[in-house]
Parts: sequence; C-alpha cells; structure tokens
Amino acid sequence: MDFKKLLRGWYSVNKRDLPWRDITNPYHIWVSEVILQQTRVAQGIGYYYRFLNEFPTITSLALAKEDKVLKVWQGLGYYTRARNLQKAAVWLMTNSNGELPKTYDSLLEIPGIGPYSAGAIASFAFGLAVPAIDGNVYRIVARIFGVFASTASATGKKEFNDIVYEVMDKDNPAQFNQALLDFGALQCTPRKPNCVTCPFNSVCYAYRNNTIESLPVKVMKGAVRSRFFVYLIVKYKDSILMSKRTAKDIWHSLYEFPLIEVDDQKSLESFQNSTLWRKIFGKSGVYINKVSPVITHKLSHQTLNIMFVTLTASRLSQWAFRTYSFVSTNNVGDFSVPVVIDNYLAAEPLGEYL
DNA sequence: AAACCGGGGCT
DNA sequence: AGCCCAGGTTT
Repeated sequence: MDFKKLLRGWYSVNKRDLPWRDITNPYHIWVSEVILQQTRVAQGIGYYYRFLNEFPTITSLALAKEDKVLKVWQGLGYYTRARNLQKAAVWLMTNSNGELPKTYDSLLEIPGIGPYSAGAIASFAFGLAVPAIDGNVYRIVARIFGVFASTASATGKKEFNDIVYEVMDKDNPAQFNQALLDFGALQCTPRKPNCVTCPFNSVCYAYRNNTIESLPVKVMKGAVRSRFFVYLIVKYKDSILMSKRTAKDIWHSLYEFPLIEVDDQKSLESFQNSTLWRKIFGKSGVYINKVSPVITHKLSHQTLNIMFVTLTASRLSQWAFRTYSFVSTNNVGDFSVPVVIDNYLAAEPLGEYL
C-alpha cells in the first residue's frame, strides 16, 4: 500500500478550505493550533479571526494585558491556553527575537506547545518532516494499521509516531499532515466512518476485521464531580462586587461574583448562613431581589449546579471593600467571565433592580 | 499513568 | 447521557 499516495489522492478532492490553510505565517499558524486544541474547527474559526484582529503580531500580543487576552478568549474554554500564548509572546520578545523558533525541539519548550502543536507548526510553517499527531491521526492509524496500543501510554505514543513517520510524505510534510487531519475529520470519523467510499477500505485492518467501533482503544474516564455554587450579585450604590479567581481551580484568572460553594444541592438554599455571607454583610440587612433556579453547567470533568442571588446592600463590611472590586454595572462586560455567568447576565440584565 | 482543565455539537 | 473535539500541564 502506498499510504501517502492514496491520502494525497483523497485530499485533492476533499481538502477543506480553512482560514489557516495554505498560509506560512508562523504566528498565525501558532494561534490557530492553540485555538484548535480540543476544540472543533467550527467553534474555533470565529475566535481565530477575532484573536488576530485584536493581536495582529507577536509584539502586540506581548504588549497586551492578560485580562484583555482572556476577554477575547472568553467562551472558548481551557483558559490556560490564552495565558500561555501571552506569556510565550513576552518570552519570545526577549529570548527569540520576537519570533517562533524554527525547530521541533525548541518549539516544544514554549508554554502551551506540546508534541502535536510543535509538529503542526514545524511542518506547516517551516516545512519540517515531523509528524503532527492528534486525535484524528491516532484514530486513522489505529484503524488502518490495526494498532491496539493505548494512545495514553508512552510506548503507545511511540508506536503511533513511528508508523506516521514511516508512511509520511517527507517531500511535503505540511500537505501530508493537513491531509491526515481532514481525512480524520471528514472520512474516518469517530462514529459511523464513511468506509464505503474510503480509499483505504481494501487494506484497512479495522474495516476488514470489523473492529471499526473498537478502534482506537479508549480509556475509561472517571466519574464527574458535582459542585454546588451560589453566586451573589451584590448591588451596592451603582456597582456590583466582582473578584478574580486565583486558586488552582477551574476558570483561573477569570472574574466572577462573590461565590459561596456548598457541599450539596439542598445547602444551596441556606446561603445566608454561610461564612462568606457574614463576612460581606456582617449583621446588616440586605434586600434580596431575586433567587434564580438552579442552573446546571457541565464541564468535561465537573457538573456545576449554580444558583444566582441578586441582592441590594446598603452597608458592607470593611473586609468586603478590601476584597472585592466594585464594578460599575456598565463595565461588567469588560471583564472575562465564565460562560455560565455571561449567559446569566444576558438573560437577566443588571439594570433591572437599580 | 492519571488527573485536571471548558464549552459545544452530535448522536 | 455519552462521546469527543487540530491537547497540554501538573500531580
């Protein structure tokens, strides 16, 4: 089987037209690859244009405030990606002449660039003959070549890498790697792959052995943790209280409202007995305007059950003044917030009770 | 090696 | 209700 020739033939007919396709600007390719980490192409396209419009060069990204980068990233998830991009841009200015380095190994040292992205940038931008192995490639190789090794193990990774390097088109690694991505996304899909029209169906191990559904071998995922949040939308004069998340937890560096986390669903109702409530309001009274129903917000590894409590306070503790930012209701939109907060604010505008 | 980190679309 | 997406980093 001439793998690269069959793939090239498929690609000549089925190639996707994407904004980051057939470009060589290393910065643009870098941004696209980071955006697309664990992110669907359809979701990433808008962010790609918006990000490069806001930060057209590595220099502009290096000079940007992290909060501004996170605001542009809002809604895309995995926010460490945005912080790493900005951090890396700053690093490149002083250590690499403001440019991405041009070898696979040096790309790997940049925060936010791992084995896949280093291979993608090295091949797409610099034409280096290195594999760029993502979920698509694992799936394609596992099925066609009958590889049952786990993609999570070190030996499995090496096995896949060796096969891809062996079959890849060293004369056009950029086209070869991009063709694999399109082939995985369009033809050899996770479920219901289009084997009938596949150019590899006569040689594909999984097709011939009826193991399409069991390849690649997937690892069992652990139980999803449930958490219970009460967000206090505290109105004080013309402001509301917000703070930046700094703990080693979800949504690091994003902004939020005063948060009471409780142990279970029924404890959501007793937010007025919490320590945080007393620390903010002391013994002074507050007027509760609205208590939202419990909103379920699913992350890949946690299920959040969130209740929003909108209230008006005439007095706050000194601790509250020290701890929170007082944000004019007109400026709340300038802060990067989790999607679940953005959605709630869109549905329940802040001006209503002011 | 396994856990952690978001959000959305598809089935 | 799962699965998985142009994965990387931390534990």
